[in-house]
Amino acid sequence: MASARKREEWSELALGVLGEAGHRAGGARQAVVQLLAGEDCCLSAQEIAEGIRSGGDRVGTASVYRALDLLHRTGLVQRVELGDGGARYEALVPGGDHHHHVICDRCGRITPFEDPALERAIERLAGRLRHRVSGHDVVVRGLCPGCARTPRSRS
Amino acid sequence: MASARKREEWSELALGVLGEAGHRAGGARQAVVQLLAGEDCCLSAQEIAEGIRSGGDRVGTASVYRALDLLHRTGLVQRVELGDGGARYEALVPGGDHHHHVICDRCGRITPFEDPALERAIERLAGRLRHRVSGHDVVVRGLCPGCARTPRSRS
DNA sequence: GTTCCTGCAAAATTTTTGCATCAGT
DNA sequence: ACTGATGCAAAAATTTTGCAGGAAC
Repeated sequence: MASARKREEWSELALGVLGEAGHRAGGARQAVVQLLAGEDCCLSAQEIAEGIRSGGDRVGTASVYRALDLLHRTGLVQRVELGDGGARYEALVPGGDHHHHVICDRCGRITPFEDPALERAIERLAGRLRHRVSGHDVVVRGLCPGCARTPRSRS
Repeated sequence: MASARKREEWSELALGVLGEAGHRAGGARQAVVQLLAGEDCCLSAQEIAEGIRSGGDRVGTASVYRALDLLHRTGLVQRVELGDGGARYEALVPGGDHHHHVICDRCGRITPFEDPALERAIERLAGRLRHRVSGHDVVVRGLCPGCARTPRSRS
């Protein structure tokens, strides 16, 4: 798992990077950064907004999207789409784990995983492509252990 | 590239599979299957609907989504999300090429690629995961050759 | 004090649902 | 004929845009 320490550092890093880029640390941005720093897997924009509001702060949905967009463009946040029609976001911790996701076909639960061999394969692939590769995403689908144990047909 | 012959066969296969599963071959379904059979890379629901309409047939957007959903649940169509907030669909030809996509960071153009080594890595990974893996998607991002040649900053 | 950020509301997208009608078997 | 599929319209869900007021520097 990603260490709590590294995630805390990421919080400061993120605010620092934004500051140097000339962006102010307003309430919404700080709240989004702080909330993402406390999670170790991806959240939807909805969940992020609700998470902030449940902490007592009020935040506009638009501000959450704007903050996420900025963080994403700055390379501080990873945007992930897992096939449910919505995007998810997670902190991109430098030197932290680079992981991908398995999503359960039945219950939709998301589980992160790391795989160095897979990363190497993608790296080699990147050298072969004519694109100047900047990133990648892998999504694996399948029944999670719990759902596989009870293979009742989908209702 | 996927041969035109195989894609034509896929068209018949798809209708056959649906028929055996007790689904009728109505106008919308046939049109969606026929259109997908003629493409060798993914299309958005929007593009599919417009493609059918430009052929003279009238089709409801909802019917296109319903047809795509059915084809996807039946395993005849692959659903792909490339990070632009919308889903794309493409024929899943048995014995045909199994490919993934590179999407250009600047112009958004989608290019398919195949990589056996990557597939092997994912296969091995699947054996290591506790999930009963049913599928996977890989999306690579980066500047396409054309955009890399003219690296003006994003406006 | 200036400029950027924020919250709210409205708009734009994309996808789903309801329903009366029509078509496939 | 019976049943399921279709088109249209309305609704739902997600993301973006406009704008006046407020906060950061």
